[in-house]
Amino acid sequence: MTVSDLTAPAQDYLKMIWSATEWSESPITVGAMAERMGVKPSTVSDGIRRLAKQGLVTHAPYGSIELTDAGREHAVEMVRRHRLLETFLVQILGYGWDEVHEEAEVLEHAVSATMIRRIDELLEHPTRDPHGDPIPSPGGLPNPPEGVRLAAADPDRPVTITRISDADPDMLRYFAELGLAPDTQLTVRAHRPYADITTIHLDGREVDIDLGSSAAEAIWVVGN
Amino acid sequence: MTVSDLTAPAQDYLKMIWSATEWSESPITVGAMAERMGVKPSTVSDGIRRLAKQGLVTHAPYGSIELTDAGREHAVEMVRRHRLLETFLVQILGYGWDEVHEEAEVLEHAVSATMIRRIDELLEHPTRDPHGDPIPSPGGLPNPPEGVRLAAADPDRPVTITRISDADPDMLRYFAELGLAPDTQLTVRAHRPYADITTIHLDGREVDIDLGSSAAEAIWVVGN
DNA sequence: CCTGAATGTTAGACTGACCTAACGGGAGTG
DNA sequence: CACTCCCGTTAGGTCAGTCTAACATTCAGG
Repeated sequence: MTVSDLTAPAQDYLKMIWSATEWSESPITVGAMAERMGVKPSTVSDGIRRLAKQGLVTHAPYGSIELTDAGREHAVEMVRRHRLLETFLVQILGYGWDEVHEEAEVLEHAVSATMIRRIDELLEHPTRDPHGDPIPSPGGLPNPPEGVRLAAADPDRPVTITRISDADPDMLRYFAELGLAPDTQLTVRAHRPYADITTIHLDGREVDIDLGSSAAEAIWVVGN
Repeated sequence: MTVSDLTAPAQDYLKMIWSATEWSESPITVGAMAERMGVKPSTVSDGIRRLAKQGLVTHAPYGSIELTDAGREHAVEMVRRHRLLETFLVQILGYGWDEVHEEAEVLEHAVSATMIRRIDELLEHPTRDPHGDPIPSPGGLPNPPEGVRLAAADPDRPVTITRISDADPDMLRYFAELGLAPDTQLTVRAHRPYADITTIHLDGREVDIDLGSSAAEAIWVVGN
């Protein structure tokens, strides 16, 4: 069975379950999946049951949701497609890095394996997408993540942005406006714990920027 | 309502109904649609009924199928998408002109209006797809067809291929092998009426080629 | 003009995806 | 320790798309 035999929602479920464990350990909940896909929890519950029947996830009622090996394989294939497509849209079609997510979300269900191969060749086998996320090799595993969340970065040490979570398109547009993008260099001024605010300074800029915790959690940095 | 509000099969039905009248007058039959989409006639009958309910086609039981103005608009939009995508796949991703049809068939349902616009710009507003078919302008009508079918071309007069129907992928591959493509120059040697064979000579080739009627109907030529 | 083959339609069933509404389980609080 | 509230699940409904099987229509040949 190849990934193209699955329905688009099924592919989305697998990808989301896998993605939940890419940057943190906590497994995803039915509610969170419903929220992200814009459907009701009952719909997701239904879908998970179907996936379990196909042997792609294991799930006991009210229990945690885990991918089987087969499920993980399909999930990684979808992630590969998504990230290659994002890279393609930016490099070939001139999209902004903050506007490719939704387009890739649809295209990933439509492109053939042949087209993915040709895109990979045209782009000369890229390893990171426009947000800095690693692109899994065909049939393989993604490169391990690198860096720490901005919210956990040491103050006063120059760092470079390595990835920005593409989960929230509005946040991406906001970051793009501020000039925060992969490869941007900055220094954390300070963390204010109870206000949940991280103050950063962009190299060559006048003013400092205050980021809330959702923003500071979405940006990964690595020391220069 | 935009074309993206329709289901993929609905978009396909509209496109096929429209396409049937592009190169000949005879309207399409339910059976032919079923055949081309690889489904049973009852499925198409059902689908047509749904389209009629949405005001996109007019259809009395056992009667002919006609597009309404709204239906035609959607159909032309799908044809534009299809042909732009085919051109894109050949020019940017290096597909052969004989292998783009199926890929475009799927992609046309997935790409956004934005992506179509960007592709159109990247290709500098092409007017013909790789098979020589006219690409309708946005919201507009396709350029009128040009040329005659090979089966109806005068013998002994040098002509150039202007379009090749993309309806049958196997036939396209066969043409590609023979060296028959848009812009190929040739001369019709003779038509043999009762054998339904057209003999042609490709400029600069040793041997003549015999084509059956389905092939000679699928190729359009124009005098040099 | 009748009739039968070819073609199209309807009926009834299934699946996946969605919904709303009702119900069940589990975790923290009084 | 029980209760309550949140979350997830189940039940039951709708819709599009598909099928098979049965039925209807049309038209061309006899």
